[in-house]
Amino acid sequence: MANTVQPKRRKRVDGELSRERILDAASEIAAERGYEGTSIALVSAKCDLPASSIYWHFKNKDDLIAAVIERSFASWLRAWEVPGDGTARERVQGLAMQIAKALLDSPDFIRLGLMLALERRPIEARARAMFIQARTQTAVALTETLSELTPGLTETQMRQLVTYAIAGADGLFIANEVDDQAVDLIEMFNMHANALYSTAVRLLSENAGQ
Amino acid sequence: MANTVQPKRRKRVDGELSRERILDAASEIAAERGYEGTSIALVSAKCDLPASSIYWHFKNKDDLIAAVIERSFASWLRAWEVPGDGTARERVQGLAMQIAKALLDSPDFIRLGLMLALERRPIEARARAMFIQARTQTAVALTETLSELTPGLTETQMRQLVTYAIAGADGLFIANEVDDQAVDLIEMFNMHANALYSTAVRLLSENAGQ
Amino acid sequence: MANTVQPKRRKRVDGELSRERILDAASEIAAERGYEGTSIALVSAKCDLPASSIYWHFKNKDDLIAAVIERSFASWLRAWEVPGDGTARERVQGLAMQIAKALLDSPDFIRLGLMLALERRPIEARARAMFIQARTQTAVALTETLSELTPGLTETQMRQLVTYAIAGADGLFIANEVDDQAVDLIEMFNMHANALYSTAVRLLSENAGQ
Amino acid sequence: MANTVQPKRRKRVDGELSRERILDAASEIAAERGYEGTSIALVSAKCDLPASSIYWHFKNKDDLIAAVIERSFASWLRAWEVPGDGTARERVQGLAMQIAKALLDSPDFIRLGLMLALERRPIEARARAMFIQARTQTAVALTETLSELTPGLTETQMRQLVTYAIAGADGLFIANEVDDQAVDLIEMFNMHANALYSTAVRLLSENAGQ
DNA sequence: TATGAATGAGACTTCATTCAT
DNA sequence: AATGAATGAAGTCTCATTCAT
Repeated sequence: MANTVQPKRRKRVDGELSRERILDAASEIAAERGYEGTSIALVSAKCDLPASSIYWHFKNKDDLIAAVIERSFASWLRAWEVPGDGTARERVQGLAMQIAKALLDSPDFIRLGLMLALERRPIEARARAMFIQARTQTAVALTETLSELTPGLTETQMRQLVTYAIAGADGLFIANEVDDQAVDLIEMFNMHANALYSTAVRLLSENAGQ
Repeated sequence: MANTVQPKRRKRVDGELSRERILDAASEIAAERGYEGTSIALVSAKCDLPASSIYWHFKNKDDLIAAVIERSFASWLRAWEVPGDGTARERVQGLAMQIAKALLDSPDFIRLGLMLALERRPIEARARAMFIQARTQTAVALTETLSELTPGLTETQMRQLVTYAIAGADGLFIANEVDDQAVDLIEMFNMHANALYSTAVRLLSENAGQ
Repeated sequence: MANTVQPKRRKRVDGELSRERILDAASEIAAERGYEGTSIALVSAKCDLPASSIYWHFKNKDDLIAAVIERSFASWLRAWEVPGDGTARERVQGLAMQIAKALLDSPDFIRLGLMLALERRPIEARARAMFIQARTQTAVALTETLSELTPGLTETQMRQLVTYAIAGADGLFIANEVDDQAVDLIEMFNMHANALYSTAVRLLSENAGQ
Repeated sequence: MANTVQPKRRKRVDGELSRERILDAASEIAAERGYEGTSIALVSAKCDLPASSIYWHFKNKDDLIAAVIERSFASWLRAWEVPGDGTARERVQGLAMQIAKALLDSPDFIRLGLMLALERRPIEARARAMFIQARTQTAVALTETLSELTPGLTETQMRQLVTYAIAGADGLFIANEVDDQAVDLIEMFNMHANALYSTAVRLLSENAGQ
């Protein structure tokens, strides 16, 4: 009669599980409605735990949203990696493709993050700080990759190129959000990759000219 | 006809003035905190008029925010116009410069608009619709201008180019918002203009190649 | 058909009336249960106005309790006045009688005030400050009166005498609260008056002896 | 018998220690914020034990506060004892000194107790009852002592004198709480002792006069 | 052309307490 | 001898909005 079911330690394990359920619910709502639009009552209803239980797992709403950002940033970082072969232009295009797909796969991170970035309420939310930190990390990773693909740029030029690369991605993401029928995101990211490559080439030629 | 006192128009004028004060306050707050973060009480405190007076001038909160968008869009449209001379590349650069400066001068329109665009709350707000309409108008104007500057593109290519142009502008605006010290917006818009021009040239050469 | 009923401007007048109703309810509850025990819901139920209406009249709970203190202090001050004739001892006794009766008539001020005075929560409540200020005013008034009745005391002695006078009153009030059947407050205040007078005489004789 | 390890008593000892830590934390908080202001969460944070552990040691919040009163009353009683020699006036003064010092040494008992005594919430708390019982015990002890020091008073006079003695002590304690810089508690208790003695003498002479 | 007063709903958060482990 | 997790009730306060004047 070997009892294979082991309901022991359920509560202990359920703690982590509950936390995850709360984060799932909060992610979904926050991506839809932003910081202020995400009410604890809404999250509570969606994850089917009383509001007071949410406060067992998170200090307050800010803490909760920050945890949402943290978790979704991790999964976003996992989603893209540098392609290893082909010409420089092809590899830049390949990278852009990765990012485009990551954006389409898990848009919550960017959507919520951009909303937080745009908000400027007097008391800086921890959640906002967390997004900006995540974005800085992205910029560092991108700098490394582009440095390898298009060597010879000055530090300033590199920084500008990375800023422009990220800006284009953000902007295209928004364009897709505003009217997802009119925009072929993959196609547009391809155009962005080409533009980036052309820009790099132009900058290099300027360096040579001087 | 020397009667300088005009008590008849007095009330009307005061009314307009109050309306303007409300819009000023609402603009500032909405640009800082988004739709949900803009409470009537906050607006009331900032413009020093009772909340009930706001409801005399505007049907409800949605109507107020929509009016904010409407007014700031008008001033934004007024701020840029196509430069008339020079080479095509120079004129694209000139246009980019206009837009960059308009963004720096009255950033509220874009900031609030982007926030609204990113939000996806179930019931579409009139304010969001108004921003998207304003943006469509911008796209139309941009299409006209770019058609003139880089003729020969197919309609699809043109639409893509305009989408990319706007996306870049949005993205650079956000980059500037996130860290306004690290980004020289004018410089970056110049880079964007060059990238746009290069893209147009590439597309044209592809057309010729086919 | 001269209509003598004038329901006009009712709402405007009701504002003051509502404020008074709220203060009445809050006074009663706060005197019974102290600062923390006075919940807005309780006050709301007792004055039959929704909680949100209380916030129209008072900024927050602290503001409300402070207003309670303020109002009850005013009525308390009105309740006692210095008796004008008789020997010094008789006049001190007469004054004590006034205060004893004032305490019995409107005990809320003292009860709530003492509770606030005893509390030492980190963030000082405005209500507590208000009580302490009221009490200082009482001390000043008492100093004037006693100076006239028992002249010749040094400033330090006077201050001590006043402190002792108030302390005795506070203590007797508490004794009456703890067990109002065992204590005849009037009788006890008479004893207090005699003790005060004896103390003054003793101090004066010490002064003379030096 | 050289076994120095005693794991059997270990749990018991730890338990007592936890209980003590909880009581320490609760005492401090309750003396600062009163009954309602003392939340289990606050106590839990201060003693660094989970809230559920507090409920292992105490039935509920009321039980906890009652235990606080009980413990602090014991230490308070331990702190004063009747001086054995000198004139009656000197011995009364000596006793007053003891009490003044006990008040300064462990003020928590009185502060919390007075707060409870002043509160009149509908459902009598066990904690309040415990304080009143403690206070009755003090009155009995004081009656014994004063009977010995000033014999010849009627029972009623004695009860009044004891009531007045305690009232003065309470009042002076409060004066010291409200503004501890302006009040020299030792000096004031000396004044109180003299006043008590004078009162006793006056009462005795009245008895003789009748 | 306003506005003082009010209000029900809902915001975030803490409360005292329980229970399975 | 504890404790992680949960929970319904209640806490203070703000919300958008209405209405009589």
